[in-house]
Amino acid sequence: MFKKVLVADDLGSINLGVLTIAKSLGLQNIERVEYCDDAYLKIKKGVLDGDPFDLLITDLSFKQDHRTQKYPTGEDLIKILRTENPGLKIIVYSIEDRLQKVRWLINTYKIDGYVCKGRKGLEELSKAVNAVSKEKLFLSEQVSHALHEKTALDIDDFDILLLKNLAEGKSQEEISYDFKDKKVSPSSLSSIEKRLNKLKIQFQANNTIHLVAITKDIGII
Amino acid sequence: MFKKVLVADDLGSINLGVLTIAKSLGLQNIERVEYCDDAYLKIKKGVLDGDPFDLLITDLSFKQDHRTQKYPTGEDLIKILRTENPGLKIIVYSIEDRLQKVRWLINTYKIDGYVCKGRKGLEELSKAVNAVSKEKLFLSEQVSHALHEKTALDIDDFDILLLKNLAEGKSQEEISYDFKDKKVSPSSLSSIEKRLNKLKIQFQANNTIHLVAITKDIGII
DNA sequence: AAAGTCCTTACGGCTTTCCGTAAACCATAA
DNA sequence: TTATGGTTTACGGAAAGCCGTAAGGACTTT
Repeated sequence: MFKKVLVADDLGSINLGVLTIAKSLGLQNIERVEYCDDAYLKIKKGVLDGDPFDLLITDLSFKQDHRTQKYPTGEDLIKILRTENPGLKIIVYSIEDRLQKVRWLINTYKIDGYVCKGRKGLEELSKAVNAVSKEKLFLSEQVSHALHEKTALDIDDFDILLLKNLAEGKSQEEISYDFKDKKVSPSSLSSIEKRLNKLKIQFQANNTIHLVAITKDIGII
Repeated sequence: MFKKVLVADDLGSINLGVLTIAKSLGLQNIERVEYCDDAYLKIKKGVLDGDPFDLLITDLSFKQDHRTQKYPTGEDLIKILRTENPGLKIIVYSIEDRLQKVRWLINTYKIDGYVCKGRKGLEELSKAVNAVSKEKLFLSEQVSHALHEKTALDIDDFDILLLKNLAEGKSQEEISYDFKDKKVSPSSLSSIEKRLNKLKIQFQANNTIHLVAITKDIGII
């Protein structure tokens, strides 16, 4: 079982529940933070002290407040930790239950577990900790088929950038100019049209409005 | 102070925190439910028994599961309660912090308090209960200016229907046919264009994609 | 009844997007 | 070097959307 666990969640009461369940699992050394930046610092400090954390349980969304953060979201935190601390186990504990998002996190960051907050959330979190301690991937019931679906989801950073620009109200021509300016490739109007077409097929969108609405819904932009 | 309080929230651990804070306020008679339908039934039963609840603290979003619900969201619950139990005080306790949404709830359903879940959520909830017991409206810090903003938000059901149709991928022409079919007025392509134009000005959107993205962001569709 | 206002509808010209075809470019392998 | 396959770019016609103008209808005011 894990020797040192960090819980990152900005909602006090949730945090409380997670700590309770963690203790009932026999985990002794548990710390909690309410900001991702604090989580990052604690984890770094653990490594420097020769007493590293071996499990992180984190939410995805953190409220913004007066404190400006280097890692405003759980995803930002996971991203940096995965490159700097590949050994650390990570369980995401979030309200988010969209398959695309879960699939994205697993494929991109190789997270070790994903538990949906909900009526059975704490139970499942308990199972997740057990599974992950045995090197097994754990997924909540409702997102368990995230990996089984055939949808490959081969969209890249360019696609996301493109979609975000559209959602901001730019025309395809403006985006083309912008991309040329910022040395983003491809940048021609034609390529942008082509890429949009691919995305529309992939997401079964009738038109560009629909496409942006869908991708906003599943949370990739 | 309140004699009988009902807390509706589907996340066990949140619920726990709310109960704790409620007890510390000296509230004795507190019940909790995880479904809006249960909340509705409990409130009805209280009235029938001659021992009605006088405060409801509820979340807005509830996870859907196998149980099919008549009132799937907190807003549905509030809507029905406001017509049937106008005396009941209602405090919304939600993660949602978009001003438009808060303003909508206050203007439409005359809720008595709105507290944002967050790092200071429980503290604010405590203040809210106190304020509401003195017949005062309470709003969390971060949404406190929801009512002061000049933005009048004069959008109606037609606008929302239109935006939803667009987000579903229909062309303006399709929507026009559809509206004629469903006897929605106005239904001409020209009127639809005009209304869209009005909305684009109102929300300062560059084009229709932008408009749909914005209105999705602020949660009105 | 006439005038005025607001809402709905119609229409035409213009821009943007859509979509298919084809050429240019580029890396790799024969 | 010459093929080859993939990606990027260019172009042109069709469709959809944008925007100003104006006509028609319903309703109120005088």
